[in-house]
Amino acid sequence: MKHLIAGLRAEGRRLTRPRKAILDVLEKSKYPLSAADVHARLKREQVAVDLVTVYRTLGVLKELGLVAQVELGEGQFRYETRHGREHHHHIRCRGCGRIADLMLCPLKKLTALVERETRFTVEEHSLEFFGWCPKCR
Amino acid sequence: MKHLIAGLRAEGRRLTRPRKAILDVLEKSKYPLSAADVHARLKREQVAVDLVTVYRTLGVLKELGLVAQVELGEGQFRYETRHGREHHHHIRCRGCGRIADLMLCPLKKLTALVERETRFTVEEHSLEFFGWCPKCR
DNA sequence: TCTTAATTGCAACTCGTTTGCATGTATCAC
DNA sequence: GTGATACATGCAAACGAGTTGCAATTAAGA
Repeated sequence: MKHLIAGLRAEGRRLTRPRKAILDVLEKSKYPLSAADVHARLKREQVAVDLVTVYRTLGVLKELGLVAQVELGEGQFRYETRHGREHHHHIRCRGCGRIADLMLCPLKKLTALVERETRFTVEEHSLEFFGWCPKCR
Repeated sequence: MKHLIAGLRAEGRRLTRPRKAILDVLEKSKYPLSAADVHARLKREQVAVDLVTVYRTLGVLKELGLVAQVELGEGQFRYETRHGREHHHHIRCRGCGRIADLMLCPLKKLTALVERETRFTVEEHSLEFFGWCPKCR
């Protein structure tokens, strides 16, 4: 939780019960969660936090670089902690929606190439896979 | 336009003025467009098509495999023609939102690895880059 | 040309996300 | 510890992207 406190303090922000609880939920999850997912899990744990607060908190955690925002073709955002996790990607089943982590990233070398080709400065990339899990195949 | 007709006919679908116009707009664009973008361009060209029809048509074209759906961290979908274009990826500027095509894909070999690792069958992937274009840097 | 089922437009709706505002509360200075 | 104050929160209301129901329209085959 030290990373949270440090990040918040550096920006003149406060460490609050909702923020701790939300980051905690994210750290416990094996896959990225939507705001609604986070909200539901908080409720299940008897932590009363408004959905709006979840959205706002995810926003600041993202700004602080503590969580990453992921898009998986669902028309919504998901979030996962960055802390203590390797940079990685995901695969999502088109049948059941199951999401699995991929602990690999083939893109380090590619980034330099992209920068040369486009003259953009690359700050981030997203790489997601879509297919069918063994059960849905 | 032959690919459109063929695709539609095969499914008992009809070739209509809105469908032609929408695919035409997409084929002329150098980067993927949102439904609202498509709608705005149709209006500019004096083609009266309801936004709902744009959404429905994009859905059909996507199902037929004639257009690809792209997510670029905006909380909306964009669409681009597949016809006559190589498989490719994008980079989007965090400053101005400018989108450029990347005519490369390093993932062919990776797909096999992902399939082995996850036991999913990979059907598609998305790879997008985010950064700063020369003007915004 | 006629028939019929696919397609469209319009209105209303859903869902994810954001905003305004009054209330609550961490945090800092004392 | 107490108080002041700026940051956070909850609630209600709004917003924007995308969807749905339904009656009117129209493409396409007979």
